[in-house]
Amino acid sequence: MTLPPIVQSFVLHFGEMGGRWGVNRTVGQIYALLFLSDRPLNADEITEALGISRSNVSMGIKELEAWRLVRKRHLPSDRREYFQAPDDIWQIVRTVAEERRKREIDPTLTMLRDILMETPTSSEERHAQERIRQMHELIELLTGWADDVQKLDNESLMQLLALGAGVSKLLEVKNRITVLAGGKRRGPAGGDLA
Amino acid sequence: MTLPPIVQSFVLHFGEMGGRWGVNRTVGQIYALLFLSDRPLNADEITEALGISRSNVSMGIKELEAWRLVRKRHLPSDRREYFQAPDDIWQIVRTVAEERRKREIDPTLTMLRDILMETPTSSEERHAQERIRQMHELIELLTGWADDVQKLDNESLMQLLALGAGVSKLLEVKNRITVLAGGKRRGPAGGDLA
DNA sequence: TCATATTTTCAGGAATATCTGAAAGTATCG
DNA sequence: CGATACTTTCAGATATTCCTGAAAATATGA
Repeated sequence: MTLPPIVQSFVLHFGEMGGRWGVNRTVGQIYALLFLSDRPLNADEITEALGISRSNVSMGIKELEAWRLVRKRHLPSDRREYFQAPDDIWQIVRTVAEERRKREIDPTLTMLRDILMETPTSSEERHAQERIRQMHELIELLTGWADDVQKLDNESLMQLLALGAGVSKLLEVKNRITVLAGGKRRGPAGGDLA
Repeated sequence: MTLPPIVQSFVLHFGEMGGRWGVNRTVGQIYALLFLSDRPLNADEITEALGISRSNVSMGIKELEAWRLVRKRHLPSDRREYFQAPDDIWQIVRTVAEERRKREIDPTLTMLRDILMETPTSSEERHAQERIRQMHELIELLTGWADDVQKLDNESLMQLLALGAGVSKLLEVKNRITVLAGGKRRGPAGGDLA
């Protein structure tokens, strides 16, 4: 692997971290390399840059495509395929969130719902089901919120982030207004404002 | 493993999912079991319930303690240690977020900052550094926000979640008020309200 | 303190995951 | 069509992670 030091540190770190996420070292490295590159790379360039086998690159790219984190490109008068990582870093966050949701959250919700259909036959099971109900409720709330926020444009999202804990203050204000107006609380999310 | 069906499905699923998170199957199963249990369990009970070795339980518990996801308990006139998962499900979310941050985000931020100190020696490196700068900025923004939100009490948090995309509307209202008042924008997070 | 109960550690075996080279599969050009 | 350039697949080799039993360490009660 012969890369500029800046690129190398980043690539190696992402390789390590890849393991913590649902991908292996190679996949992390390939993504990191494409993310930093100022032009699309072909498979042989990746092979050489990372010092891994051609077939490993092929499999890694395949996985990254499944995650929608790389796109295929074609350069004129070159029959090889080139790969690049999407530019918009906000979009990347959205994509990763969507994919993780699909792979981790949705199957879990399904399992939880299935269990909630069962009839408990002991106090032990009754308690277990109650805990599962709590967890189900929490996850639904979190993912529902994430779905909503995900639809925000970059600017609104950034504003929300900049707000930080200030949200709390904003909520107080909202409560005051809502109460004064005799508005119904807990209606469809935020629908009673503006 | 002989468990009530409700508990068994949940435990097995968490075992699988454990792999996707940074823990192994056993750790996921132990946590799931404790989460559902209506009383603290000792190591032998866990051993038997999950059909794994005593030493494996010991290691699993150790890891869960490092995650601050289980607490040791002592029952009167029993010298064995008992374990239980914290009750408050909101607190669990906060704990997991904190730990993941410590393990994954902070080291990454350090690495990114180190790279940003380097002086690029080619246009390729210059571009790479610019991408890294973008990523650094984004992560700082996201984690800063997460820090703030994490400090909210359960009720405020729940309200924020219920708001969903309504945040967008709320932000519009805030903008209108702020602009009308000739207020400074982008001050310390949300500080110019209420 | 000793005897016993309980927990932790850890070397090595078992199970998984990852990576590679060779072969098969596809697309493109003449 | 071939012939060639390129890509994907996959069986087996390699590397990594996980789990266990035995032994060491620690705690408790007499």
